[in-house]
Amino acid sequence: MDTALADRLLPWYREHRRDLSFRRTRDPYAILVAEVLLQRTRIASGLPYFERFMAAFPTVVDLAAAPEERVLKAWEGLGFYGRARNLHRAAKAVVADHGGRIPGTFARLRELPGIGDYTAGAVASIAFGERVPAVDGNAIRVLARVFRLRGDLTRGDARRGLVGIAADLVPPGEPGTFNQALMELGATVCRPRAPRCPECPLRDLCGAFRDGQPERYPEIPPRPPTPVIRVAFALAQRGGNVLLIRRPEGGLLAGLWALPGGEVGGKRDAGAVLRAALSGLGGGARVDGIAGRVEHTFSHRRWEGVVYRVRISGPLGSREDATWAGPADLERLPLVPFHRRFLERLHGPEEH
DNA sequence: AAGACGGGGCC
DNA sequence: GGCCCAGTCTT
Repeated sequence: MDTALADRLLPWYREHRRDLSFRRTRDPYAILVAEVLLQRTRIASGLPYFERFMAAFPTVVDLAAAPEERVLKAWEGLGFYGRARNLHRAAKAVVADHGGRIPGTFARLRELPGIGDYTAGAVASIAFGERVPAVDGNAIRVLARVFRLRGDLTRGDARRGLVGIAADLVPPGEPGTFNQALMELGATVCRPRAPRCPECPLRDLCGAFRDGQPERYPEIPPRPPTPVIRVAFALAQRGGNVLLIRRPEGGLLAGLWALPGGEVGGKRDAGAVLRAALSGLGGGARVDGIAGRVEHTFSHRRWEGVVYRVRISGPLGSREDATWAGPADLERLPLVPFHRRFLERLHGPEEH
């Protein structure tokens, strides 16, 4: 074990740690919720969701008993919705298999859905004091710079080597504090760009600082260009209601309610896409004009397309994944965020 | 080992 | 407009 980093990091952390709400609790459930919610998510973005989520589901028993619709609704707008569904499943497993107590070891936490190496390490160390590392993107960056580690540290042997180094650095006394300190340093001092090396408690240990090139680390593999996907959606209105379809369990935006439609491509033109999306809905649908356009950039793709006004005759038939949603329903249903914004603009002050 | 999976903030 | 973020799961 090497405590040189911990010896510098822990005093620095006691002085400079930010006062964040999820750090004020010792409740393992709250810590677990925070860690899942912050996966690949900036703290500033996730914090309001953490407050609302804990107010809506104060205990793991409350979460396990909640309908999935409420859980997804609490997650609406945050992204990576599989996290919400997995967290819900994890809560059910905790109630069913662990007597309603969050498992207290890395190995048991790791078995829960949606809990990987990072989250299991974070909860085990922070909530239960187990001496295990928690290597997130911040820790990767700090350790890459201190030890001048090359290669893509998010996967493969490079990843395993890094986790081994991190494990060796965790002090037995307060592993959770050390892990948080490492992440805090990465977030506030050892930043991706323009790191504040003069303020860093590790600078005399840091290989990248010694070289004068901290921003060279970690290496980020190049990514292919963002593809543009053509899409077509249907806006069908009846009275004050809008036709929504619940997206399938797997894949993109799983389980959220959306305008009917999808990707245009290959031999499927917009008309074919809309017919497929609206199949089985009443007596027929015909396009009645254009309601607006969609432009939405995901992390690695861009959706561009048209929202068509569509007239539907007859009832919805037997499709349980379709509903005419009124204003009250829109407050209750978890909705694809950019479709929600589209609908809000539609009824906004700039009505054309 | 490689892709899929969101969204917002920042340069 | 591209990069990055308190990662995990599937294939």
